[in-house]
Amino acid sequence: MRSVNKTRYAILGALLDGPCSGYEIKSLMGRSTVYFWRESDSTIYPMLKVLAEEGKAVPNIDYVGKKKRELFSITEAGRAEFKAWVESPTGLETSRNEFLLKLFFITDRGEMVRLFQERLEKIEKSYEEYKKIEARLEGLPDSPRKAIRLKALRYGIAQLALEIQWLRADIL
Amino acid sequence: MRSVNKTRYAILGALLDGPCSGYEIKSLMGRSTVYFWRESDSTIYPMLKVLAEEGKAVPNIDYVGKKKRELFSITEAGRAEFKAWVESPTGLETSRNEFLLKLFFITDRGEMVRLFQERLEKIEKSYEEYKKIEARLEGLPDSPRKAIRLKALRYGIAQLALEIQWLRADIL
DNA sequence: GTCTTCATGTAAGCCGTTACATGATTAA
DNA sequence: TTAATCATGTAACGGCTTACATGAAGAC
Repeated sequence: MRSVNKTRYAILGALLDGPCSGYEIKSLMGRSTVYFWRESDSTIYPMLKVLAEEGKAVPNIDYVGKKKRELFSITEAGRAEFKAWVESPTGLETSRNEFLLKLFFITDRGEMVRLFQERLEKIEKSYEEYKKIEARLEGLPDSPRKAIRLKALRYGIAQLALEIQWLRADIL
Repeated sequence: MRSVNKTRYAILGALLDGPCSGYEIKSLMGRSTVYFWRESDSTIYPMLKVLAEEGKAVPNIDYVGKKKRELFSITEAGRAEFKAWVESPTGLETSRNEFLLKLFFITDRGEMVRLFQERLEKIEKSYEEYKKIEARLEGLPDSPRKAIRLKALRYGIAQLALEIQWLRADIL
């Protein structure tokens, strides 16, 4: 079976909290879901139109001062589709990890160390970034959603810490 | 910049150890790289032809009994390209994790538990699979390559163990 | 004899990225 | 006044998956 475009679910999810413009969804994703769900900017506006055509969202022109923008609200049909997706079987991510692919074919130890160093730098940056997000999130008022997101975030942090340890073991 | 097709590197890597037929590469990947590098079967044969046209590999007709097959050997140009790829900057994987996307938008605790249970079953299966591969790998004669692969594998196992622990914490 | 494995492909079509485009508003 | 941000898109195109095809050889 052909795999379905899942951009729609990311957008419907974003609309769950209230009406959003394409631009807001874009920047929201850039700040949050980007760490586990990357969307190209250009997919958002067309998908909002599609969702509107399907009756999953309704557009409304809104003004902020003189700035015009189009706010989309999720409909009951939209909520239903989102719920159906959440409850449907979740595919394991199709892993394509270039780092591991390189590692798999390497025999030279020097090359491995170089690869690890490069990776370590990137992973450590990610780790710092995650810790900042954690601090920000901790400052928000408590809610079930906050608890879930914090838990997910800390899992990500633990994974990164594990990898850092793993990488360092061979470099040092 | 447009992203490059990396199937070629997976294939060149497979050829490093010696001549292979498309079928052998296919089954090798199905047994090994599939865990971090998924290739659709249908990409392999055309890419071998392309590599041959580019002078990165040379085909040779080979017979096993009466069975005909086409064995490809890597050329110096092929090795050079592979080496250049290994030494080039490695992109971080483009993460698209449907599980985390769902989690991010969930507010209902019951839904979360259901999602975790589903995930746990899959991750535990992967874990068992990885442990089997580890046992097989441990049985092979020692070599630098074995050491590297075993290390990578155990990292994967540690990651899975971490996730299992993380998932269980909320289900139980 | 039939099933599995070996062996090698082609074609259709969605998906997603990159590059390209445009224009208003506001803050410095 | 100039840069940044807000705001919304289109077009091209390669990448990748899925489905579809074919056939021989050996195992049981």
